[in-house]
Amino acid sequence: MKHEVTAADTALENLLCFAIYATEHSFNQFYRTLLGDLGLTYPQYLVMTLLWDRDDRTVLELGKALDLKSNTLTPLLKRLEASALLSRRRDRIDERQVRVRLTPAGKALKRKAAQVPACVTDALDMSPKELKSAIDTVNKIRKRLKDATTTAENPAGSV
Amino acid sequence: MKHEVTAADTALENLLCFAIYATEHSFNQFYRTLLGDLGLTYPQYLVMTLLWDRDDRTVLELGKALDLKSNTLTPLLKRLEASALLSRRRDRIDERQVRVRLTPAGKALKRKAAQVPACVTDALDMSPKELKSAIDTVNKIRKRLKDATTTAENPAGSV
DNA sequence: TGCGATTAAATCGTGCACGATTTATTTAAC
DNA sequence: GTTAAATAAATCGTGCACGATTTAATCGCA
Repeated sequence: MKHEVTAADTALENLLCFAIYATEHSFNQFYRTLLGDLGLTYPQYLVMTLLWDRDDRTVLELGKALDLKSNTLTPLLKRLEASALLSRRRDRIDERQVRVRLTPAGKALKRKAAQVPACVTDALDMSPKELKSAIDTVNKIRKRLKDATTTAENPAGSV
Repeated sequence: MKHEVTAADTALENLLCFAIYATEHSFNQFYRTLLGDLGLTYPQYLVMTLLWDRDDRTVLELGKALDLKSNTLTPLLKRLEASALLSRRRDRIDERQVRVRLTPAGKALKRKAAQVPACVTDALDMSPKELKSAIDTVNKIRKRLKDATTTAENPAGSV
């Protein structure tokens, strides 16, 4: 057998954090080949996915959906702008906000990317039920970590 | 309620990849506070965990356990060396290899880090059975992604 | 014994993440 | 209407990840 992906080392094999950490890298690797053809990185693909679903969003809106802030998003969006997939323009009414919109090329890329999700589900080889269950499990972990992180930083609770 | 951590956006909520991606960030955030006291980042903590379990490893061995290569590990190990937690020295017999060993300070840090796993399981609030099941689920996903990635890159299979 | 192939780290360049700070704009209170 | 507080992006510095390449040591084999 080639891939001893589980039980890599006894010191780590019981750590959920390591399983998530390493699986995130695996997803990244898996997407790298797929998305390379489209000229996208994985985080860029997530941004494009949001815009394909609903165009014309502010940086803040994208950040809410991705759990990222402008310090990460601004450079990433500038790269997508440099690739001519989207435009960034200050909102007419509220010039604090920058509105992000797909260009025709950005919209057109949706068709080329349409096959991507199927490649992933093929690779995962899980039933829709299994998939949903896995997503629920991981999201539950995420929620608990976020709650614990904020309470640890602010023991008084919501203020 | 404060944390709408699931269902952040309809375009992403069905993506397992996003759940993993976002949860990895949550773990990182959770560990940031905990490990900040120890002067460690999260990947550094993983390296230290390996060495606490078994000292004196080569860069390649650490890389196998973490699924990382020297391009990532060398700078990280240099920073740990700069923190005086470990030493890096060429192997006497095979000078291609660099052996990584804990310093007394590195070994001593194990005691201070002993409380970390309990903080995590507290936050997760899962039974040992649930935890194991979650780890198995995530590792299964990891294995399938890795297999799919290598076969995609090398359709002929093992050569 | 010599020399090409292999192996182990290191180096280089790019792109995230993220804490902290800065800049610019809007709002809200007076 | 002025100005202090709040808000949205951008900027800055540090530390991963990782493909690609380079450097150096060892191995294999005629």
